[in-house]
Amino acid sequence: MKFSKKSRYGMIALIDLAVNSKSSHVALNSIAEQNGISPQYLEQIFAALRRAGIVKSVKGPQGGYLLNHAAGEITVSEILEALEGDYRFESEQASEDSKNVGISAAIQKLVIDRVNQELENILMNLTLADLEKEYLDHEAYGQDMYYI
Amino acid sequence: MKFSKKSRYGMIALIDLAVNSKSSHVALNSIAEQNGISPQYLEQIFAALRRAGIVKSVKGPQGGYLLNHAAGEITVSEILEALEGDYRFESEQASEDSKNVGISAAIQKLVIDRVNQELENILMNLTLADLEKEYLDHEAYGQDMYYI
DNA sequence: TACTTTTCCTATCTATTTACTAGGTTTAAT
DNA sequence: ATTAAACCTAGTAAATAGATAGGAAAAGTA
Repeated sequence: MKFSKKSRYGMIALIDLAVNSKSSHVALNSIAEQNGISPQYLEQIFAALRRAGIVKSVKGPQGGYLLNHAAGEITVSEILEALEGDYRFESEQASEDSKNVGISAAIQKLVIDRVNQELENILMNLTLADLEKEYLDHEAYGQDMYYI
Repeated sequence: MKFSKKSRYGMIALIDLAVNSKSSHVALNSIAEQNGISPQYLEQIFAALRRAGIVKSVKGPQGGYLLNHAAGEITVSEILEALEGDYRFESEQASEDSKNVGISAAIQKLVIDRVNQELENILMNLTLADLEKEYLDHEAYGQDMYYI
């Protein structure tokens, strides 16, 4: 099981944006370069994020991307939904057989619905601001402080 | 996001086994037929379940499969691990760049680790017996009782 | 022993999805 | 006019999932 690279790159790029687009826009190429992502692939990712209203863009020289809302308003759930379509586990139709229908319903209720509910619970309550803070705290510790 | 068909078929087949292998073994073909699964594909699934010690088999005429432990001892976590390899979300190595390392670590800690912990929590505490009971309760209601 | 029914094993095929590449068009700052 | 950026669409290569094929081995029954 895994998050697609698309989702992972998207999260990385957005944390980067959260940190760096406070004052001005950030060019896609610089995000791609700093994080080791193919610029053309990242373009597609930003297209999806823009369509979902998560980032906005400014064209032309000195243009670039910035967050469309405050980082605290952007949930990881939204981000994954924009990039994965839907991150929840799919319900699947049982075949016509009646035994199968009952078994599938049991799996749906006890496994899939429960997992999806917890996934939502985690991901809807986690924002870019939380990720940004975690990143900045860690950076400060690792780079600016000495171990006493 | 989805559970693979392999996992889904595996869970279906094992619930079926839990219900029907109380007294004697059940032939793979009958499970396949009753649940609309390709017998040859289901064979591969049972091979993995057998290697994981979840089912045991009896060869020859009147042979078949049965659960290797009581249904209450078999967790959904075990089943998915046998079929998916590992159902947890993968950690992924960041590239060498130091910014990326920090961002990746934040994602790992706040998203992936949290999700994995909840997944485990749900799936390790859910047994085949729970699924069997949910199925049987539902069947009894739907088929044997009248709505008053 | 012969026959049959089952599991067991391994190789192959096909469709889908993922990750990425290519090659342009449009917008707007200088 | 030039240039630096976003924007758009199509294509492609590799991996994975899902399934198929064809038998070999085991064990019960006649």
